[in-house]
Amino acid sequence: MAAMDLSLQQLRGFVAVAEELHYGRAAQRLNLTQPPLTRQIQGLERTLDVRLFDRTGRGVRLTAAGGVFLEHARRVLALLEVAPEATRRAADGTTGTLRLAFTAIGAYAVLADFLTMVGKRTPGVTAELTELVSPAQFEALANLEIDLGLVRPPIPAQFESLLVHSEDLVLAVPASHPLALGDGAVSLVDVTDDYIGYSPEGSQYLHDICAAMIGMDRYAVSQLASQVPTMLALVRAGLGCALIPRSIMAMGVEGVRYRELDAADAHSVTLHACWSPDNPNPALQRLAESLRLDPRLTT
Amino acid sequence: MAAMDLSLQQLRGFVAVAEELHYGRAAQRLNLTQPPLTRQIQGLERTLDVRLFDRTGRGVRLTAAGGVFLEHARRVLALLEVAPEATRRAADGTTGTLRLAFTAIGAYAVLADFLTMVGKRTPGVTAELTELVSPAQFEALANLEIDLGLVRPPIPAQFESLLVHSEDLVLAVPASHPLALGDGAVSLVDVTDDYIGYSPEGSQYLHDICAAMIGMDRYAVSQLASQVPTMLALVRAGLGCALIPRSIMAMGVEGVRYRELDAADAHSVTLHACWSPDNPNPALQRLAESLRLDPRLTT
DNA sequence: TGGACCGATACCGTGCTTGCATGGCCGCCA
DNA sequence: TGGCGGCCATGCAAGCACGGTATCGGTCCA
Repeated sequence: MAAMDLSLQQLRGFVAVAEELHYGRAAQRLNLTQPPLTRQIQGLERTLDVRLFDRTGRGVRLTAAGGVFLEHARRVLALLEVAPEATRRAADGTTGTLRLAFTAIGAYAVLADFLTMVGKRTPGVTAELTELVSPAQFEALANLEIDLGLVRPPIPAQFESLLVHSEDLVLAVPASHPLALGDGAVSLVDVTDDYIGYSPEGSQYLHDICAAMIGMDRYAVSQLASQVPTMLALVRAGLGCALIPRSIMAMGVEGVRYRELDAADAHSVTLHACWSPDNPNPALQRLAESLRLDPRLTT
Repeated sequence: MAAMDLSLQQLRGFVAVAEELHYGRAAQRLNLTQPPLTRQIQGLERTLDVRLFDRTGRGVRLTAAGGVFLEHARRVLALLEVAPEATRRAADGTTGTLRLAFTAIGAYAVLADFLTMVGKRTPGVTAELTELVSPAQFEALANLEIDLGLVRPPIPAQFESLLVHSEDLVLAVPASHPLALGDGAVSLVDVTDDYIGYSPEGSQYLHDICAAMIGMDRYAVSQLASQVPTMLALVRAGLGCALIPRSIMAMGVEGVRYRELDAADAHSVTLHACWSPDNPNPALQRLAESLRLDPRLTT
């Protein structure tokens, strides 16, 4: 009994006939002759086992079922209509999704501004955010699990990258600490207490820099943390001082004071946007292209 | 160059390959061999001018555009999937729309109950309501502009109908009227005032009945209205009495009292559901079939 | 480096769909 | 009321698109 299924030709034919209520005109509209149209509708009616038109000798009239099927057919054709354009836009990166990772510390400094910049350069692209430490980001970038990372150096040579932010470190001290009072720059040699250190796994870059600044002997003795809020909580509890990226100062924490470091001790830390040139995501390619042409991050 | 457009075969092929990420398995799933699938995808890519898969030698991988197109293809196929069933349901009246008309007066008495009854007999069918006087309903029924009417007699022979409601008339009098006080039955001969009459156009049936009950001489002299609320407002204003279907008593109006009529004067008025047997609306046919089998309106 | 796997291509056969011509039915009009 | 025109349905032959078989070419793995 012909369990044949619907074809788009049938749908288009049906919609044309339903709108014209006249096989001849509908056929003309479809650049067709009338007999094929008749057979298309017949096939449709046989497949659906439903009469779609009342043949009244004088033209045709939609049945109630025909009206329902008309709505469905129109929706199918409308969806089919927009699919190619949507696909092309996804292919050239006009629309799409950017899977973006950031370090816990990086988020505080630049994530919001970076997202704004991405939104301006590639409108229509949405971002999916994940927090990952830098080494995990490099692995995820290589596996195409993310498209873009906000990472600390060093950056493996296989990736393309752009300096996003550079800032120096400041000293966070407990409010009860002698150094909490002054407001000029302090030298690291004035700090006699322990330090709250960065975890060498979670924040290798900051760990290494701080270790170099202070010396491993004193740096290693205290708590290790990688989340900045955790570190500030430990500072506040009086367990020691900490070296913190300047941007974190925006985060006021009761019981914690910040001091500038002497120019001799200051050391800047950087954050980089980083991506794989091999990544096939068109949205990323479009953003990368834009960044190559104009690497400025403002505006 | 082939500005060829999409085919459902291509869509199904694409979805299968996108889900299996393997031409051979996808072909197997579609009861096909692999070469046609290759050509379908190639045709798709040519039509869209977009690469949908990355061929990596070892299997294939969806591109970002391919992922977008996959969603569209799935939606199209899903819509197409449900269309036949929805159409069949519309054809047998399981779903559909019933265009229902009612008289202004009929609405107060029985419309809600009637709709409840329709909802029980033909669940899935929705009602579209219009208010029309009975003659207009007959015309609309004949023109297939409505499917079902709630009308007053007489009903033209071409229609099928069912008694929906029968009730007698009661007398509405102004609160200031002498008759407003007692609570037994009154006789029409006790009414010495004018009557608020029904419009012979808007409410021909009630007009005729009342005219017969009272006599044209006294009935014709007063205000004519067809909307019951209007009539009650006129009664309340002391312009006269009115004969009102009993069900309207449920509508309490300040300043209006109701009195029973003597059995000798009581006259019942009826309301009928009415439809055209030729109406092709399957929802109506299903309801009519149900009413023929069991004309009781309760439950 | 040879074998296995996988997608692409070449070629051929078949079956669907189209167009042309015509039939059948209904409504209109003289 | 009979002829005519409009409209949908049908018969038939031709074209073409799609599927299957066989084979190629490239990649990965042992």
